[in-house]
Amino acid sequence: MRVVVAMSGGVDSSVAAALLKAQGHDVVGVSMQLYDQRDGAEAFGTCCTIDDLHDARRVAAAIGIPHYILNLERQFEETVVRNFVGEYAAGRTPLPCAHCNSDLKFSTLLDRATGFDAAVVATGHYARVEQRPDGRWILRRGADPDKDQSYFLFSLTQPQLSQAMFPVGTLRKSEVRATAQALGLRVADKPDSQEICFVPSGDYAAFVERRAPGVASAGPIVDAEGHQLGSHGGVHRFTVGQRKGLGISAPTPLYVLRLEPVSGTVVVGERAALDRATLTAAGVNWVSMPAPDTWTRVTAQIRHRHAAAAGRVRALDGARAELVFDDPQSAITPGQAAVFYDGDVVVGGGWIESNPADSDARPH
RNA sequence: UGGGGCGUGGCCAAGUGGUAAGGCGCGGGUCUUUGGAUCCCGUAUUCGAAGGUUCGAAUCCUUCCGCCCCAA
Repeated sequence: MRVVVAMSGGVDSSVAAALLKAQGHDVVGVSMQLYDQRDGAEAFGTCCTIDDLHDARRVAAAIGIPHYILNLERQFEETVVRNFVGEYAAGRTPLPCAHCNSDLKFSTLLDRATGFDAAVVATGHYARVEQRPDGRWILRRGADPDKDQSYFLFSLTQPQLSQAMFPVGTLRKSEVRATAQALGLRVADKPDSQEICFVPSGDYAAFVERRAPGVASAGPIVDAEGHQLGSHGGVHRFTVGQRKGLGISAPTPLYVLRLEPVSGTVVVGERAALDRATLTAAGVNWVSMPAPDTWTRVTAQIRHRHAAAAGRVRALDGARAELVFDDPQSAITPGQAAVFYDGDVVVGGGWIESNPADSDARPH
């Protein structure tokens, strides 16, 4: 079978390619050029920089597969970057990696893969995709609980899952590195990628301001009662649960409780005030089952690396869902994903909406 | 020199006789293919200065220095 492997230049996708090759597949390595390399030249440790593309090319040569670089700058800009900027401007906190997976890798890249006569696209994600006897494709957590990335893949549809492969999903990170070492791949000891790949400077706020000049408008920082405690330079610089960067002295640490983009207000309060038991999600993708009309027991994650917490979920009209945790969770953040699990199986997931009680329209 | 208030680490600030809270910021660490996210550790031998009282003072007394407000 011909398989296109999305090679980032990191150890995971490199090993994924090597494993597929060893299994006898007809493997084609592809790397995506996602943004102007002049800005990323000094980046270190992120994916998709010019150095990473070179690493991918060398790995491909080492394991004996062809390698192509696809320029997907425009598509990346129109999907991932546009969403990223728009979400911050709207007072939400984006999750670009999830959009990159469903809107680019298993969308545009998958389309291109068919152009290579490939049936599937493989990536280096720590997740597992399997087909049940009834024909339904399911997504499971990666075998390595510390590296599981199923959270970032919740939005893959049945057609997308049917054409996805995650070769390292059954391995632990240590095994992946050992494999890379054994194969003599130069990326065996390469650091894990982290942070937003397209903002190599780390200054995401400046990035957003460049793309959406209107967002950098000052506003007040207030407590839950509306008393002004300070001021800020734009709601896009904050996220729910944030403690650092407020610049306000108080008897106890203050955390961002919510953002009110219309009035440009940042509401802060004590940590305990971040606890909430309920949320609604939009754009819900039901993976392992049809949308449930009745309450269904699940565990749910509200952010990457969040310990899935028990609760119940049910579908609402318009691809929305309502989730109620058994115990309140801290800092449920609009824009992040709520992913529902049954054990290690992804039941579904959606994008966390603003709590109606927290809207700007609410009288103070 | 009429009256009143205040000077605690870079900043905000608690502490009114018992041997320097807390927050911000900063530094370091943890975590991490989202988040200038969270979390952890560190950050004043010293309280504007000098004397004095006391077993013991940032806290009481004296003087001095520097700010601020009100009234002239």
